Amino acid sequence: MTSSREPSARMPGDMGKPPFTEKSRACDYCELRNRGFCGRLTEEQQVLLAARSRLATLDAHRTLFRQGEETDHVYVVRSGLLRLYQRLRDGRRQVIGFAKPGDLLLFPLSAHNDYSADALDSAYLCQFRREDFISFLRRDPELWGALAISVHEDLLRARRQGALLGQRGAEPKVAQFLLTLHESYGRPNNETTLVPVRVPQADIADFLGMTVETVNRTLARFVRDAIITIAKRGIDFLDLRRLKAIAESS
Amino acid sequence: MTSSREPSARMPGDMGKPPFTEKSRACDYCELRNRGFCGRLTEEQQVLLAARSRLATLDAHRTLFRQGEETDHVYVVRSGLLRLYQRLRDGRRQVIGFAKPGDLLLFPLSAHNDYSADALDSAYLCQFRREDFISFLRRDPELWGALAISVHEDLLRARRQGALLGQRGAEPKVAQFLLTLHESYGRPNNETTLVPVRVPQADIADFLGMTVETVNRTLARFVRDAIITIAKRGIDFLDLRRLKAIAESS
DNA sequence: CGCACCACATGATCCAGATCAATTTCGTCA
DNA sequence: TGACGAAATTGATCTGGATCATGTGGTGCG
Repeated sequence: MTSSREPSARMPGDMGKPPFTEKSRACDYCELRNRGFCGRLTEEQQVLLAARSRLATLDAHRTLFRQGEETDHVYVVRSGLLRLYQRLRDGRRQVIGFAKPGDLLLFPLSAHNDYSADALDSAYLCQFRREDFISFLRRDPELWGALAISVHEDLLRARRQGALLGQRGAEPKVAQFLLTLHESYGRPNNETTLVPVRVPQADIADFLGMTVETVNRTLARFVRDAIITIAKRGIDFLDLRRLKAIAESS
Repeated sequence: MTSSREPSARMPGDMGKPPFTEKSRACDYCELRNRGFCGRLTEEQQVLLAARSRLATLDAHRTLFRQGEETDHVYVVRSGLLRLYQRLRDGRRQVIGFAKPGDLLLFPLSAHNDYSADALDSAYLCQFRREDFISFLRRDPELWGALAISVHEDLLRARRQGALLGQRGAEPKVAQFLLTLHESYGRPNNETTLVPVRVPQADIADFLGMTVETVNRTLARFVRDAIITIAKRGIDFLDLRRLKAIAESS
């Protein structure tokens, strides 16, 4: 399934192309050892988990799982960017966030997915059978902490997002979104200003609770003001200072 | 501390006035045994927890804890309604929610409170020292599950709230808020339509990301349309059907 | 008692963003 | 390469909620 057509090109957190195997102790090569969910585990725990993980590949635009389906697996994102969204009863689509490397997808104690996920660019993920994951938890109480903290972080993010949506202005919202996006791709040493993904404006709109038109116009304004550049393959951040200033402004 | 001036009158989930003691195995009398956080615990776990809990009383309008302070205790609400809020960098106040009986306040694995809480009406709470709580967790892995699920539920709520804030219309937002409030006080058998708390309109506004004026006008409209009545001591729900209909509407 | 303060209420005006309507890329596939 | 559908872009208008302003009722306190 999900044959890998797009080879390497767009792997953002390029990790040196290790020899991937189906069941790899891939943690050795994984840059995520120290970030996100996995970053909170001990060496042994990582090895333990890795033993039962499967490496999943997901081409751009493919769906990983759908809201409402039974949760038979949970995932940790290794590379790529995923779009997470819900369908609301009134038909609206609410993008609840974008998953970046290190993020844990789905809640292992829920029987059903409460959101859908698909890839914006092609992605690699570690896949765990839900029951396996739960038995890991039972075996090693320390893991519970990692899970709770992970969920709690999602909670904090969701609250931040809520505060953002409450705001009036379009510019602060879009600016904030861009900054978050930038952070997702920011690496410690690397002052890279280019984010190599193309997020559809419709997604941004559904994420920020505004219309495509407004998103578009706002982005256009940012471009005109030389704050960013939008190229075919990504966004170039020219003036982070100003972007931050805009994001702060009520 | 927090001498109890207002005696009983406004205890919503009136639980038959058991003989409260400082260190009570109050669970026996607590209607929450089967709801919220405590509801997910076994009998033994409840006893264990109760042994180290302290009953805290909080008068209306008093502050339980403040954002940024060190988290030395966590709480479970027994009765009353609390307002939870954050101060944002831009000065705005964001009400992140209202805690009702059964809700767990604060995250025991965080060293600092990430929000403030104070009582809308007078409240009773079970108080735990954070370190005690953590040692409970370590002792009994099952508790971890209860914690994770609790946090996850908060996450779901936060997401729902986010979706709500994204909406345009004022009426759906206010309607949704009223329904949530109603649920908080809904008891299984009881078709009570009166919610005996007075939530300041300013809080509703800061919760829904709108201005007091709009909240006021919207409420006024609901009253005019005989959907609710607002009395001195609470809100009377006259037409839940219509309220739900309004809440659904995009 | 009267004053100050605060939550609530209501009217008048303004404006940012939604909505409606075209047109122009762009990506994909035959 | 050409054609078709989706996404992006741009313009014109409309409108609901924000803003500004002012008034009222209640309540605590000197």
